[in-house]
Amino acid sequence: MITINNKSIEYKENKILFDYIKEDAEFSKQKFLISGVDNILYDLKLTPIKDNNIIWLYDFSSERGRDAYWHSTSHILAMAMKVWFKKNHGGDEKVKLAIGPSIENGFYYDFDLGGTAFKEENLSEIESIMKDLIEENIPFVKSVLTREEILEKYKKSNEKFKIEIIEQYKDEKEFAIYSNYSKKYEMEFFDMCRGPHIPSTGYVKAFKLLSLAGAYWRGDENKDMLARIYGISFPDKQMVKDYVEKIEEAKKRDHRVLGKKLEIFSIFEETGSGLVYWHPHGGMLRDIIERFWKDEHLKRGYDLVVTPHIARAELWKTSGHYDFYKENMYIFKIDEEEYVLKPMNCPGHVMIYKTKIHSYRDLPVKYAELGTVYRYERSGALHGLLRVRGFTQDDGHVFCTPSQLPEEVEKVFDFAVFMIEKFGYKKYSVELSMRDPKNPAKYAGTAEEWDVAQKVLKDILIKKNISFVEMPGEAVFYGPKIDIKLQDALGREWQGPTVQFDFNLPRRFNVTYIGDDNKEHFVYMVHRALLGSIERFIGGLIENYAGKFPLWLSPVQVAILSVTDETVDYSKEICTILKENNIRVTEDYRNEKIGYKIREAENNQTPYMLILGKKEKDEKILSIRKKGEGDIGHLSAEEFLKLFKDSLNN
RNA sequence: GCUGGUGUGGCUCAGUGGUAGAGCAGCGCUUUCGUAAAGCGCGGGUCGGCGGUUCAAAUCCGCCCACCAGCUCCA
Repeated sequence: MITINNKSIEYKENKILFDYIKEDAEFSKQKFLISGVDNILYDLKLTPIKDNNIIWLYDFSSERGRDAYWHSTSHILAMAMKVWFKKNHGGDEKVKLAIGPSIENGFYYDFDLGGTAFKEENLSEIESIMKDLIEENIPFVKSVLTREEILEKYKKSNEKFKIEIIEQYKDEKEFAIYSNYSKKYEMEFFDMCRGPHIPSTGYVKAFKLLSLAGAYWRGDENKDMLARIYGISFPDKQMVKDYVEKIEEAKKRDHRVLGKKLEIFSIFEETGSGLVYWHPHGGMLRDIIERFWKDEHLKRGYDLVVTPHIARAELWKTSGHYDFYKENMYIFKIDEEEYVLKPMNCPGHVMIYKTKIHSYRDLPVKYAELGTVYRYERSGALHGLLRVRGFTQDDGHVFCTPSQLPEEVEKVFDFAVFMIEKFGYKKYSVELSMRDPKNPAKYAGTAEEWDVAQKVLKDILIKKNISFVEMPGEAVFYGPKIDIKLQDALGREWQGPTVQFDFNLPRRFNVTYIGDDNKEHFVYMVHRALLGSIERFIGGLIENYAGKFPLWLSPVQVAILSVTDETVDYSKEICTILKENNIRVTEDYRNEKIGYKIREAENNQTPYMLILGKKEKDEKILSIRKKGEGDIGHLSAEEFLKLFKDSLNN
């Protein structure tokens, strides 16, 4: 007996997997792509079948099936590129293949185009070649070559990236390739690849090339810049349409679009890129968030501090930033003396801590500051509110004893999760950023110190049962950190909350406390930001809520709309009552039809509209309209206040 | 910073060598209106900036700036 997808089937010698699939009424209906035996994945036709085997078949609905599907489509793309170069540049030698993996959504392939002009508009020509290759239903044929054979093959075509990959696998003696032959284009294509692949190109029913972009070879900016083509494929045409539509919908939630429409912020070319101007609605949003933030910090034993925006370079030399962070700092001179526009708040907090002697009994000391910092970011990295050059960190530093450290880190982590959940973020991922052991010069502190610090952070994540990814080489120069990444509308991740350990500053600044042994000890220091930065956090909020903020965050909560001139006086009376109750109100008394005013308020995402006409004025009532729901009837002013307060708390 | 793309009135966009266009918004007049766009009229742009080619440039070329996608880098 063998088992296929949990179904027991009688084993017969010399019978191949396709036969088993064909003979099973259920399996034959499904479009299987690859198989797995003992957790190794195979091409369907190369699946080893032995008695007592447990075999799994994967179709597009499984992650493994999708990976193979997309990866195979990337081979078709690469083959099409070769065909295109043969047609347009008299040979395919100019295009060099790098790598072409599947990714979370689709696939890409990186090419070196040998200086040939290739533009986005050429993608449609590539697509039509791909269609031909798919129509031909060309099989993916696997063969195994020796090291010498494959090197010879690749040297002949001077595929330098493939040769580099082979040379990287020094101990590997055999390499697999997958070949496809097109009669129509008289093209033999092969690509070194572990596989597995789908049986033939015809399995790809629908695909789309999405974009052309640059990417460094091996992600290293000192290496060649390659052309990367992104694409997606599906077993159904409708799925491609749905996918493209989904992306279009997500783009409508872009905070740069909504930020303009909802009058939240501007960034001006003439005043400098990456520098944000907050309009009244954005200013209100910030104020709501910042007040909440301060209240929650005071509840948890933090003291609020404020530090200057500039400081003498001396401070940054002591902190180490002048050496380790210089390329990100704005440095300038006043009276021949160097000053730095602060890129971080920590040295300032250390200065405050150091103004007196601290007993172990006083620890932990926790300082918090909404500290605005400036960092030079490379122009290509800037992105609306999510990546700017001037931003306000919701910063805080915990000074504690070594024994308090685990508890304090845990408290900070819980606090961060409290905040992001309060603001409605559902999706986030956690990373443990560690040092790169190969590059010790990049970091302050010794390897031993790093190991200890990394362990403290890791233990807490394990204790809290948080799933996280270890990221070697991702740490900042002064210590390891736990990062929480938040997603934007298109699923791109941005670092938000962060908890960072620091053994660097206490030593550099000699930051100490007096222990119960009456001796001086270095304090342990934790940097943390719960939102990350106000700018990035609000950018994410706009996208997550698609501009439809919950009542408590809405810059404008109620729009008062008068039906005619006759009801303006009554409208003003109501407005006064609402404002006395700390409700954020706009008034619209223009000479416009009520439908027009409603439409505008709806488009501005105003949660409540009060329509005040003759009837309301005469009967001293309000006609209430809720955003997205429409007319919800009449209430007295008192009743509306109660309704409003109730919905604030939900 | 790198690769590719884009830049036209407040906003969204059309216009590829021959005297700058539309819709929305704004302003004026009419309309005083009941739950997602009333009608008519008017004003507004040295076409991102600088330089060049040309009898003539939004349009072609060069440099710069900004933005978009991706890479790199990070809150």
